[in-house]
Amino acid sequence: MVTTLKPKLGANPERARSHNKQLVLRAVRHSGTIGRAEIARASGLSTQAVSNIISDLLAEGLLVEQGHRSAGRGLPVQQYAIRPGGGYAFGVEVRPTAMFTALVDLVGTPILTHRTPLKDPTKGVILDTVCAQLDHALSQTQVQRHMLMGAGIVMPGPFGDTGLTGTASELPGWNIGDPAEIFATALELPVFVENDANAAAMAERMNGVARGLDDFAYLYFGQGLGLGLVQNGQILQGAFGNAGEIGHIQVLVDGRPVELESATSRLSVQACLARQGMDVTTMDDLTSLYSSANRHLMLWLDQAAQALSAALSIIENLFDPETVILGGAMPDVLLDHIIARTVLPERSVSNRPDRVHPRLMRGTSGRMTATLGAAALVLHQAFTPTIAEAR
Amino acid sequence: MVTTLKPKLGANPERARSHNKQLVLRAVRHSGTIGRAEIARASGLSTQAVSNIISDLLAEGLLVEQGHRSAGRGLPVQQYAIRPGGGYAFGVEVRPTAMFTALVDLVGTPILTHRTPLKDPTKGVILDTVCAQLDHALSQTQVQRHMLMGAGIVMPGPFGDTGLTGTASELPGWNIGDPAEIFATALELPVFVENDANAAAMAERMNGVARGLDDFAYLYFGQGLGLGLVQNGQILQGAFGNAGEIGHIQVLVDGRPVELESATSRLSVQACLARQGMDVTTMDDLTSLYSSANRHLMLWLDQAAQALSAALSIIENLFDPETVILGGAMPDVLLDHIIARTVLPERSVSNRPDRVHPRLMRGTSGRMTATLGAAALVLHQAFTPTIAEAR
DNA sequence: TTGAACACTCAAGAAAGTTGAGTTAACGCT
DNA sequence: AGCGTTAACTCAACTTTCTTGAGTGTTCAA
Repeated sequence: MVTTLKPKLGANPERARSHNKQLVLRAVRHSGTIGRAEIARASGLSTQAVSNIISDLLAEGLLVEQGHRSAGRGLPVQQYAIRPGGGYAFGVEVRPTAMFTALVDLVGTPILTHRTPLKDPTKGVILDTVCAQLDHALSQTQVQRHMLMGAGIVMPGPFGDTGLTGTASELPGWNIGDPAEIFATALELPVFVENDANAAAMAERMNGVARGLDDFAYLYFGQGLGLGLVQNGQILQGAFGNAGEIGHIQVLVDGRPVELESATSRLSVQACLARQGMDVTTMDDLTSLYSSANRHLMLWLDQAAQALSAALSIIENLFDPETVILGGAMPDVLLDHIIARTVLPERSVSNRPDRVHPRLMRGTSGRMTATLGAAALVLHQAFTPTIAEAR
Repeated sequence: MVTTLKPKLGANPERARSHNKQLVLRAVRHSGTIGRAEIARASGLSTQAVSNIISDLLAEGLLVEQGHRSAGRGLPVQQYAIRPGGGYAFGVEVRPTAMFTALVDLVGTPILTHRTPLKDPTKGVILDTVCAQLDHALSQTQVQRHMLMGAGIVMPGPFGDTGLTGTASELPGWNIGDPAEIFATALELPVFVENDANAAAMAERMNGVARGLDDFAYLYFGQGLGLGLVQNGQILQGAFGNAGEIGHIQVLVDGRPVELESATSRLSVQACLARQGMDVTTMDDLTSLYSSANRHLMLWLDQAAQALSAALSIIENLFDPETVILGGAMPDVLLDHIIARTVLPERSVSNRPDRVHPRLMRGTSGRMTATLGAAALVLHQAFTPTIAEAR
C-alpha cells in the first residue's frame, strides 16, 4: 500500500535520470563498494553516463568515495559506497498497547529506537504520538528533517472491511480512508503502510538473511501468524493490500483440522501454557521454559512444527520461493527448535536437488524486527528504480 | 520464464522511446479507441511526445486511424486503434499426445488453429513438429515471417527436477537446459514458456473475463489442477518458474484430507466414473452425463465443490485477488455447477462488502484456452513497457 | 457573434545518453 | 628495467527524445 503514485509511467529525460540514479544506488548497495565500469556493465548504461550520475550522487551526499582497488591490469578502480548519512528513514510499528519507532540511516543502521506505551490506541492518539515521536527522534539525533526520505508504518492487517475483521489484534477506526494517506498528511512525508510480516520480510531483504534474494516468503510470528511474500524483489500486496493472511487457513494437526494461527502464534503458545496454569507473557519466560525443557512447551512446539509443515507445503507449492524464513516475536531457540522439527514436505516444487538455500531459515527475530522493517520499506523504495513500477 | 533478458535496465533515449511506445500501445489497447491528448494524460508524457510516437506507430503499421469523435468542446479527437494485422503471435500447447497451435493477430483474434497428434513426444519430435506447424501456419495464412512477434509455449509443469517430478502428465527430456532457450533457437523467435494455468490466466486477461484486471487467480482444470496467478498485471512465476502448483496441497473433503488435484481434476472425474464402470473420455461425454443428471457425476461435483471451497480459502487469503476464475478442459455446465455449489469461505480477506467482481467466475473454457493463452503471452509482452521489468 | 475550451501541430530549446579519442595506472612479458 | 597490453576513467562533440510555448482549427455556450 503506497501513497497514490500518479501514472508517471512515461519516460522523459528527467524521469529517466531519476530511474538511472536509483539503478546506480542499487548497484552500489548490492555490492557494498563498486566502481563506475562495473555499474555500467550491470545497468546497460555507458560508463560516461554512470560517471555523470555518480558525480551527481556525490554532490547530493548519497555516495562516498572508497579509495582505489587495483584488480588485475588497468587503471585501479575508484570505488564508491553508500554514505550512511545520505538519508534517513523513520520506521513505526503500531500495536494496540504500544508504538515502536526507529530512525535508521541510509544503510539501514538504527540510529535510535524507542517504545511508547499507548493507553488508548485511537486514531487521534496514534497520529499525535507518531508525530511527537518523529520530532523526538529528530531532535535526539540531530538529523535534519529534510534528510528524511519517508516513513514506513506497520499496522495489524488486514486492511479494510473483510471477512477477517474482528480479529483480536486489531486497531479500531482505520477502516475508513487510506491509512497511508492519513499518515502522510500528518507527517508530511511519503508513507508506506504494510503489515508486520511484509515489513519484516523487507527488513530481512535489506539487511538480514534474505539479502539479495528476490523471491522468498517470511513467516512472521506475531500476535497471530503472518506471511510476507517477496516476488521479484517486490512485496506481494494483493489487490487490496491483504495478501499473506495465512493465519486463518485450515491445516491438519494430529489428523484434526485447525486454523494455522491457533497452532503457531504467540497467542497460541500463551493460551496453551495458560491451560496448564502457566502465565507466560514475555519472550524471556518462554526462553527459560525452553531451557528447562518444559513438557507442555515441547508438546506445543511439536504441534507447531506439524502445522508449519503443512503451511510450508502450501507456501512452497504456491509461490516457489528460494527459501522460507521464520522470524518475529519468538525466541531464537524456539524458532530453531521448530525449524529442526519441521518435516520438509517431499511433494513440493521446492524439493529440488540443486537448491542453494535451505528450505527453512531463521530470520532476525526480536521485538524490533517489524519496526526496522517499516523503515526498510522506505529504503527499499529509495533503491528501486522509478519508471515502470506498474501500479 | 523468459528468454534471458540481459540487464538492460538503464534508461537511455532509445530504450525510453521503446518503453513509451509500448505505453502508448497499451493505452490504446486498454480503451479500444483513444486520442492523443488522453494518452498523454494517462502516461504523463506531453501531447507532442505522444504525437510523435503515434506517427511512428502508424508508420510501423501497429496503429490505425479510427475517425474523429467530437466530445464536448474543442477540436474533435482523432482516434486511434490497434491495427490487427500489425503483428502476429504463435501459440503452442504441448501435451503428451498432441500439439495444439494457434496463430493470433495483434488484437488476439485467432487466425488459424490446429491440432497435431504426437505419437512419440520426445524432445526432437516436439521441436520438429513445432517448427513444421509454424511454417504451415504462416503459409496457410499468408502471414510474413517477420510479422511474428514471438511464440508462447505451454508445457506441463513443473519445470526442472522437483519433488513433484514423476507426475502423470509430464514430458520427458526437458529437465536439462532452459526450454525457452531451446525453443527460441529452433524457432528463431523470442519465446515465452509457461504452464497451462498461467497461460490461460493471461488469455483471460488479454481477451476474456479478466480483461483489465491486474490481480486475479485462475484455477485451470487440466489433467491436474493448476493455479495461474496474476499480480500487478504480471504472471507470478516464483523463483524457478513453478509457482501455482496447487494440485498437490492437502484439503479436507468430507472431513478427510485428500490432494486437491485428486478431487478436482479431469483425471479425477474420469477415475471416479471409471470406478462406476463408466468410460468417459471426451468433454461431450461429461456434458451428456450432466444433462441426464447422472448421480455419480453429481456426487463427484459435490466433493469437487467442497475441495474447491478449501482451495478458495487458501488462494483468497494468500493472494487477495480481485477475483478467482475457473476454467480449462471442463464443460461450461460443469464449471457453472461447481461455481454455484462452492461455499464461499466467510473467514477470508476477499469477503468484503465493497467487492465489484464476484469471488468466483467462469473463464473462457474449452480445448484452446491454454493455446490461445500461449499466444497471449507474446501479446502481453508487446503491450508491456520494457524499462524496469526487474528480472 | 464572440470567447472559452480543447486537440493538435510546429519550431526552438533543453536534458540526458552515446560515441570516440585521449589520459592514466597497473600488470606481465621480454 | 623497459615496454606493450589492458582497463578505468575523462573530455568534447554528437544524437535522440522529450518539453515548451506559440499558433491553428473546431466546437460549444453565453
